Amino acid sequence: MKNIHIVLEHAVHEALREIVRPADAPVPPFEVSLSGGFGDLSLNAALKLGSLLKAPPRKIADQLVEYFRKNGDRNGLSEFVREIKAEGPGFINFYLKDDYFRGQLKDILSQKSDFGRSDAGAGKKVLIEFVSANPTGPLSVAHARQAAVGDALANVLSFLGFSVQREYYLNDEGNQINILGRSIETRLAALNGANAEFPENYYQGDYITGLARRIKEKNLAVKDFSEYGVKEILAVIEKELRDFGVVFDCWYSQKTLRESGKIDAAFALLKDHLYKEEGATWFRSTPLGDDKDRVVIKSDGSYTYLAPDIAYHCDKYKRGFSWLINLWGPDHHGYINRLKASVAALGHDPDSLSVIIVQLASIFRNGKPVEMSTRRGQYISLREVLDEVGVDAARFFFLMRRTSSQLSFDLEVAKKQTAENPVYYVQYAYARICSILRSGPEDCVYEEADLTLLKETEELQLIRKLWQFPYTLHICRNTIDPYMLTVYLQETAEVFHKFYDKHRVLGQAEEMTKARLALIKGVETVIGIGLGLLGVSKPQKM
RNA sequence: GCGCCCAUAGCUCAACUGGAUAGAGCGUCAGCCUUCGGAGCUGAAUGUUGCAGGUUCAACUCCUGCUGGGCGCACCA
Repeated sequence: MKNIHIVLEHAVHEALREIVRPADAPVPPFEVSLSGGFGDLSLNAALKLGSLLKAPPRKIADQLVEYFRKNGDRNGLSEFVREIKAEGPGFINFYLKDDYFRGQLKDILSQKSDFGRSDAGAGKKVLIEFVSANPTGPLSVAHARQAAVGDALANVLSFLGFSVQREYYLNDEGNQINILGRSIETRLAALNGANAEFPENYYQGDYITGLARRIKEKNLAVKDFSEYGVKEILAVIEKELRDFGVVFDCWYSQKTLRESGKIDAAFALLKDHLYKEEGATWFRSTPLGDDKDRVVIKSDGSYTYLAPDIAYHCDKYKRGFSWLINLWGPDHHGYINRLKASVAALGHDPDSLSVIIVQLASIFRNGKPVEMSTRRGQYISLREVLDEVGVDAARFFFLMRRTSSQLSFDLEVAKKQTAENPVYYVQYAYARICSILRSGPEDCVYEEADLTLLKETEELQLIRKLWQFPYTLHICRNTIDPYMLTVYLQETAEVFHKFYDKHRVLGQAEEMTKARLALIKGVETVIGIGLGLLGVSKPQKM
C-alpha cells in the first residue's frame, strides 16, 4: 500500500493547479492535520486560499471536494478514502476506510518495535546539550527535569532517523570552581579545630564537609582541593544521572577546551566582530540581535563566561553537527540572543541553534509548596526525588507538561499508585494487556489474524489511535518537545480501557479471539515503544 | 528603569502554533463487579480564555495599552 501522505500531497497539489490557476495566485502552503472529530485528516487549504483570492473559502472547498471526488480513482485517493466532505467554514475532511486502518494494524504487527521509526532525520547530526550543571554539588530537581526532557527528546529524534549525541558541558574551571575549593578549605579548617567563618556565597551543603573529611585523610595540598572536589562531585552526578536512566555520550570539559587553544582560534574567526575599549575586548553582538555588546576578554586578560561558550559552539559545528539543541534553565533566557549572535558571527545560521528553556518544576508535598533555597543548600535533589517516587513516576511527571511551561510536582501524588497518577494509568493498561496475552493461546501468530473481524466502534477507535502514533512523534520533533507523547500514551491507554470494558478478548469464537489478540498486541507494541522513548519502564505485571 | 516569559473550569494543565462546539485529569455528585487485572468503566455539574481596544472569512493564539505574577538585566558562571 502506498504512503497515504504522498498520494494526498500529490492530489492536493494537482487539484490546486487545476482549480486555482498559478497565474491567479501562488499555491499556498497546505497542511494535513489530525482533526478532532471531523474525519481522520483535514485540509485547510481552502481557508488559506480564501484570503489570498478574496473569495469565500467554503466555495473553494466545495470545488476542491468535487475535484477530489471526480479524480479519486485516478490519483489514488479512493484507495484510502471513504468520503470527502467540505465542512464548517471551509475545511476539507477526509474520512478514511476501515481497511486502511486495519492495514496499519498489520504494519504494526509486522514491524513490531520499529513501528513509527523513520529516516526522516536522514542521519542529520544533532547535538543535544543538557543538564550541564556546575560540578559543585549534587543535581537538583531543576536538573532532573532537564535530564528527563533531554533524554526523551534524544530518544525520539534518534527514532526519527537523526544521529543524536547527548552532551554535558562541564564547567570545570573558573570562579565557581575556585569557590568550591575555598569552601572545602574552610570546612577542613573547621575540622582541624579552627574557628573559621564560612561566607554566604560558599557552598553550604553537608557534602562539602564530607569532601573535607576525605581530603584530610589523603593529605592533599590546598591547590588540589578544587580539582579533587570536582572529580568526586562529578562521580556523584554521573551516578545520579545513570540511576535516572540518563547516559551521556560526551562530557565536554571547559578546561580542556581552553587548554587546546580553541578559544583563541574561535576569536581569530570572530576578528571582524571584536573591538577593544577600556582595556577589555568586546564582541559587537548588537547588530546581530543582541541588546548590547558583550565583553569577552576582561581588562585583566581573563575570559568571561561567554568566551569559552563561543568557542564551544564553534567546536560543535566543527565536529560536524548541523543542528544544535541546548536545554537551559529559565535563568539563562537572557543569554539566548548573545549566543545566537555568536553563532551568526561565526558564519552559521542562528536557526540551526535551538535553545529550549526548560521551566522549573515547583515541588509540593500534599498540596503545600516545599521551600527551596540553593544558597542555604536546601533544595530538593534529584536523588531525593529518585528515592521517594522512583524513576518512572519522576520521568513521566517531568514530561507531562509542555517543557516551556512551569509545572507543579506533588511528591505525594507521584508516589501514589492510584488513578490520580497518570504513569500508572498507562502502565496499568500495558500490564493488563500482557496479562491477557499470557492467558491467550501460546502459539498465536498475530500477523495471521483476520483483522476484518474488527468492526466494533471501540476496536476501530483503538486502531485509529495506534495509527496516530507516528504523527505524535512528528509533532514532538516539530515542537522539539517530547511532551505530546505523554498525552498520546494517556489517550491510548484510555481508549484501550474503554475497549476492554466493553468487549472480551478471550473466550470468543477462535478467529475473533485471534483478531482481538492481534489488536491488543498492537496496543502493547505501541505503548511499549512510547514508554521506551520516554525512559519509563514497561511492567508485565504490577 | 529596560527586556523576556506567563495569566484558560475550584486545583493542575491542553487546545496540533491563526481554524470547526475552548478540552482532559483531579476534586465534587450519581451509577457499574457470576466472565480476560476495579490501579478500570459510565453519567452529571463547572468558562465573558485577567481587563480594554485593534487586525480578518476566522483570535486563547497576532498587534497596542492597562492590571497582576515569575525571571533576567556583571569586565559572575
